[in-house]
Amino acid sequence: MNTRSAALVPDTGRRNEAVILNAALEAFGRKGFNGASMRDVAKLAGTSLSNLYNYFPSKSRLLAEVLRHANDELRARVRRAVADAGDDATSRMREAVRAYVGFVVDQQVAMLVSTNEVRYLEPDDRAALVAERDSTQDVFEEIVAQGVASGEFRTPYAADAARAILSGINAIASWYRPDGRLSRGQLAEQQARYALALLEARLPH
Amino acid sequence: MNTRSAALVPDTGRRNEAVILNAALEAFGRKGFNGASMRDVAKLAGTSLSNLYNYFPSKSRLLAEVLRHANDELRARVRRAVADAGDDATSRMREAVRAYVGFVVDQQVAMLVSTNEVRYLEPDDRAALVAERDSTQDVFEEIVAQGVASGEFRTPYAADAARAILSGINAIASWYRPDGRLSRGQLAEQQARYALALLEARLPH
Amino acid sequence: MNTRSAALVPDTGRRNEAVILNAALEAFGRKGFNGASMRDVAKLAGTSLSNLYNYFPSKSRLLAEVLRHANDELRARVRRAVADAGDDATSRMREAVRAYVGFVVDQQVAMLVSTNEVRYLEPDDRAALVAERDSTQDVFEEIVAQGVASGEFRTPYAADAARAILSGINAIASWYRPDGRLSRGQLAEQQARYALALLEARLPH
Amino acid sequence: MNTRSAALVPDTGRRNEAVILNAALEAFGRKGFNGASMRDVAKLAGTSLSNLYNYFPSKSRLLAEVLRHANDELRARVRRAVADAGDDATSRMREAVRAYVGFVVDQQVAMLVSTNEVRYLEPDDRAALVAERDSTQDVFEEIVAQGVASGEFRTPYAADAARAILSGINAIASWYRPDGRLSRGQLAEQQARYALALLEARLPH
DNA sequence: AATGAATGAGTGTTCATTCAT
DNA sequence: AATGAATGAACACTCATTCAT
Repeated sequence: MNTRSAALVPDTGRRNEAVILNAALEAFGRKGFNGASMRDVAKLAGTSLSNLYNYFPSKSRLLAEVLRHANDELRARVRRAVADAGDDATSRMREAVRAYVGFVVDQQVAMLVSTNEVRYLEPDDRAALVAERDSTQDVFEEIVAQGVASGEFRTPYAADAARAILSGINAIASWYRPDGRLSRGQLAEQQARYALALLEARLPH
Repeated sequence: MNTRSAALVPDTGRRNEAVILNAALEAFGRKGFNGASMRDVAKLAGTSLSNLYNYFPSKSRLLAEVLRHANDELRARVRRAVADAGDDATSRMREAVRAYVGFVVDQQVAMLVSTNEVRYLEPDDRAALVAERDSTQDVFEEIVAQGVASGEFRTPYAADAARAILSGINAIASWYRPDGRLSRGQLAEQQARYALALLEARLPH
Repeated sequence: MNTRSAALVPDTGRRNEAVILNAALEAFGRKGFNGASMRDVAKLAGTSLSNLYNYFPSKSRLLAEVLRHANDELRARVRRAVADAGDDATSRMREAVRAYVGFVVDQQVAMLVSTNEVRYLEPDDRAALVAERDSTQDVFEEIVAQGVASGEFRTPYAADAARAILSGINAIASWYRPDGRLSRGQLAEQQARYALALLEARLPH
Repeated sequence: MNTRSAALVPDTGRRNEAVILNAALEAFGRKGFNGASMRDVAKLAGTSLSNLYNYFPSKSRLLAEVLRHANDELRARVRRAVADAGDDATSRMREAVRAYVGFVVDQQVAMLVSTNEVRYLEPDDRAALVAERDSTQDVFEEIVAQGVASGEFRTPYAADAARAILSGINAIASWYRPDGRLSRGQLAEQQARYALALLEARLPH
């Protein structure tokens, strides 16, 4: 292993499936979907090229499964965080951002692959993934709506604010280095503040 | 042509060079660098496969030239806008954002290719491009520094604010549709407000 | 099932063996020996790929067994018909042709596979099958010889006549449709007349 | 070259095209369409695998071209022979059969491939080839019709006679050996007699 | 500049067959 | 018998690039 982060797909039940999925994630992360070959994946997974096809019927489906796992985990983290947060929009937004940033940092490669390679999915798989991603974004949009209704957020551009916030956080995956200036927690705190400021929240300080 | 936007590379001097560059931009935009073939580029350029190599020595260098043109244009627009703006950080930031958003909208494909395919450049070309991109980001960072010094911006996270702002704007390329809810100008205005809010500017309204 | 005809291999004794043989016949019939895969056969047989090898040691041997069953049945039908016919060459030829045509119509796919795919057998199996086929042809050649000796047939090319007759009948498998212009019986009658005419039989009418 | 017969496709104009077509004919003849690989064809043609695709876009289209050449030549020979023959159906049939047999003997492999591998063509190519083949068979059917009308042929099964005759001749390709009992000319003569006998021609002797 | 022909390495995928259970 | 996992070789086809003209 050459990343400090835990594997995206845990080894529950069918072992090789998880091994292959993690290998695919790594390969797609390193070279992109079209740049990585099934031979690369097989090598990283420690199995033969043809055996891959006993688990996934095509390279494209393999990507789809990788991305599904990543988005499932991201959405679950965000929902859990929001459920555990206070009732006001400000704290809920803060916790949602923290959770999201945490995932981006923990699963940096998955996040990168998720944003860069979705376009190479087959139409059906892409639609499914986009829907899942939208449902994660919806969580943020609902918080924005709540905060605007309650007067906590004063931005006149509420409709697009969630997307703007998430765009910035997604991009973290493309520059974050674990040994950077800010710790994982500081980064999360910073992004939460950016988000609340962007929303023109009252007294975020 | 199937896009309303003007070609990225104008037809000056060596004619076919511009044709090929624009064809490459389109091909890389549609299928990604590794997904598009030199045959695709040749077909879009209306020339033969082998003739491509009379203009560019390799696929990778072709990408490098496409990206260089895109970033040159982006940087020029931003610098011009800042030069034409007022003296205070708030108006300079607003104009810089407007110009940047304008480029993303006008050259959506170029922006997409620029963010998604840089990684496939050869090390030297990539370094050059990153440097160029950083120099554009520097313009924003200087404005942030000016605003913080003057007391216009109160964000405690000034060091990363420029990057956060640009991340959000870059992402526009991945979802913008010319027939969307907001006009080009409204979008620019919205993004400027997001930026100033994120910077916790005084009275940005 | 999507053919009206009875299965070639009856379900006696080891049940799955017959199922597999009939599946193989269907697969080879649809796609040819090299075009059909063992996976195709397994799917049609409703069993697993690897289980095929508990019954037949190789794809080639599977083909050999299919063809053996087909030729056994064909030869048996022809011999029975000749045994049941009158003593003169003319009626024996007529009944032999009728029986042969009957088999081609009843087991059209088996006949097609038998003629088209023999070449893909291993040398030993091929030799065995050719021998069996020759022994069926011998029945016809003996009748021709009898008819020439008795003066019933006046063809000057007796040596090759049996093969010429059978070639025409074999080809029926490649164009026959159950809903065609001629009924099974009419077709048999027609072919019998062609055969006797070709032999320049006296008064075949 | 390892056959005595002249190449099916003559070397006019684009040289490599003819070389590849003849190589493909040989490969398909030896191993069947699905049994022969493009590498086999390339090896026989003395070129590289990938260069094949500069001439033919797919294996299937390569087969289509091979078969088209074969059927063109066959049809041309038959038509020429009929045009040069006398006016009565008997002599026209005799010459048509002679020409057809001549082609089968001269281009034995082409004939074999033509009958055995048509099924592997893409639907459109197959339809085109079947149409071409039918048009050759039509020549025979017209002669049969003429002979029946003129009273030369007395068969009561005129409608299917042409097909029966051609089936027998086609089959020659699967057993003919140049060093066999009958010479090329004798074989043609024999088949002509079979044909006229089958048609129950008056005094074909 | 411009082309068509050529190439060797590589692509995703399927193959017949074997193995462990 | 029966299965799912595994494998190495092969498949048709495409790749970026080069060469001769």
